[in-house]
Order: sequence, then C-alpha cells, then structure tokens
Amino acid sequence: MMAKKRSKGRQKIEIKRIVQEESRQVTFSKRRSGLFKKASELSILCGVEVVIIVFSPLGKAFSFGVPNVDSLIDRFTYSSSSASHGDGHYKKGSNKERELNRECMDLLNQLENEKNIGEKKRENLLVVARRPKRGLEMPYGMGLMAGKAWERGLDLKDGMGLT
Amino acid sequence: MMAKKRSKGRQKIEIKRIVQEESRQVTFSKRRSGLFKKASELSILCGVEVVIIVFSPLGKAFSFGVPNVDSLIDRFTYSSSSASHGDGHYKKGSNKERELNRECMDLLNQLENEKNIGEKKRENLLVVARRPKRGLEMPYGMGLMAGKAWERGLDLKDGMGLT
DNA sequence: AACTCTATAGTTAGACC
DNA sequence: CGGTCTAACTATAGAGT
Repeated sequence: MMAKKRSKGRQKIEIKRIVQEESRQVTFSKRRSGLFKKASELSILCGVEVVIIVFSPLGKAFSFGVPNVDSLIDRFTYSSSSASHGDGHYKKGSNKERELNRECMDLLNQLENEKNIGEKKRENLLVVARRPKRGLEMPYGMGLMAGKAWERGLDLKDGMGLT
Repeated sequence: MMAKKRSKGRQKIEIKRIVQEESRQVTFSKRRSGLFKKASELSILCGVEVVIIVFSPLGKAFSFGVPNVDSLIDRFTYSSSSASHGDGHYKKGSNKERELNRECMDLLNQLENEKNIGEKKRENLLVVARRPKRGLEMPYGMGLMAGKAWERGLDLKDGMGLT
C-alpha cells in the first residue's frame, strides 16, 4: 500500500533570482506574506514601529506598516533629510492622540492574542497600509493589493541597498 | 557521559510584548536581523525592490533597502500623492484625531469578529493606527544591524538581476 | 551587547485545488 | 491568484561565553 507521497516537502533553494515566472510569482506572494508577518511580530514583541514597502516588477506597491505606513514614512523622510520641519506638524501630537494611539496598540495586541487563541496559530496577521489620499487608496489585506496609481515603470538601478 | 544538554532548544512564545527589557532587546536585535535577511532574500529571489524602516522605542531608525532606501521612499511618496496633490498633503495633523478614532473603531470591530468567529478565517485585517511622535534625527542606513547574517551569500551588491 | 550552541518552533518549496 | 498539505529547511528562544 504505500500511498504515493504527495510532496517531497520543502526543498532547498539557492538565493538567486527565480527564473521561472510562475514560481517566482508564487514565491513572491508567499514570502511577502511571511515577511509582513515577521514584521508584525517584531512590532508586537518589541513594541517598535515598522514599515515595509515592496515594489513588484509590475509596479505594484505592497506596503505594511505599524501603526501605519504614512506617518512612519513622513517621520523618516523628515528626520533623515534635515531638521527642517518648517510647519512643525511633528509637534508631538496631543494627549488625546497619544491616548488613541495607545489604545490602538493595545487593540492590536488583543487581536493578536485572539487569533492565536482562536485555534491553531496558523494565521498570518494583521495589518495594513493605506494611503489617505483622495481617490487613491492602497488597501492591503495580507496579500491582496490593488494598485493603479501606484504603477510606475520599475526601473531598478544597480547598486546595493544596505546603505 | 551524558553531557548535560546545553539547551532546550527554541521555546514557543506568545506574540505579545516582551516585558523583560533585556530579552526584548535581544529579541529585537535577532528578529530585526532576521527580518532584513528575509527582505533581502525576497528581493533577490523575486527581483523586487524592498524597503524596511524600523523605529525603536528609543527613536533609532534602522533601515534596509534594495536597491536603496531613499529612492524607494521617494517613489512611494511621490506616486501616492502625485495624482491629486490638491490640498497639499493630508498630513496636517488636524484631523488625525478623527482618523485615529475611526481606526480604533475598525480595530474594535475586527477584534469583535475575531472573537465571534473564534476560528480560522482569513484575516485580512485592515488596520491602521496612527502614532504621531516626535521626529528624531537619526541617520538611516543599516544602523546597528548585525552584519553576520549578510555574510551568507546574500550579496546585494550585484547579481541581483533586478531588471 | 554580540556571538555560539542546540533543539525545536515556524516557514515554505513543490504539487495540487 | 489564494488556500491546502507534507516534509524539510530555516529562524530563533534560552542559556552560556
């Protein structure tokens, strides 16, 4: 009897561009999810803020951010490019804001717990990304993403990124 | 004989904030490296561009980017606001509170759902929370990234085939 | 605090729906 | 595409250096 094995399990692969288009796409999808999940865990476990943006070759932008993408991008941009926040919109926010933020973080944690408890921990998790721009939205739902205004020819430059 | 076991191996942990300061720091360091490594692999395997920024509670920014952080941030920012830049950036902070509030509501709803469902379901949560905080001037770049992980065939310099 | 050591938790390649 | 399954590969918690 010996039912034929359905799978040989995970195979070792070399870390180099996957040539086969289809499997590259599959891998992209799987690993992107995995990456975002890891980011989520990092943010929860260590109480840090994280933002990830992935531009697919097709020009789609997939993003993930805790607490959210934009504010982190903004902060990064401003802080790294000089101290000229002219308008001072980084003035530490109101107390009310802080409270709300605290609450959101707590909620995120609760959600995480719920999920884990829910049953087997299988899940991928939370998050999102969204661009509060009129008419432009980039909802992200752990894998899906509809982008159009995000499209832009991808012209990659050479060079590394580990600045 | 019977050498005493040196370790019980990896233990299961809950995904929730690590209270113990020291271990939280250790975990932060380890997982940050792991996250960056995963991002690197994703970019190489799939030929995509990736940028990650992590803000530690202390305000330090750790970033990773292929091919580099800046151009991707710019592109993201640019593309997302280029279509309708009418009001000159939404990030004016005045209605942040409103947004935060709505987002918290969303979170609450999601939590509610999770509880009711109490089982696996797809979780494409859409979460967004804001956390305006004082911007800090920190140099970006790999920051204190532990370099070891990058020494294993993860050469981002070339051979990325990003075309 | 980074690095090493291990056993094990967790991710995922490949095949199929 | 996204989900499912299996088996293997890989990341890491915890402890020691």
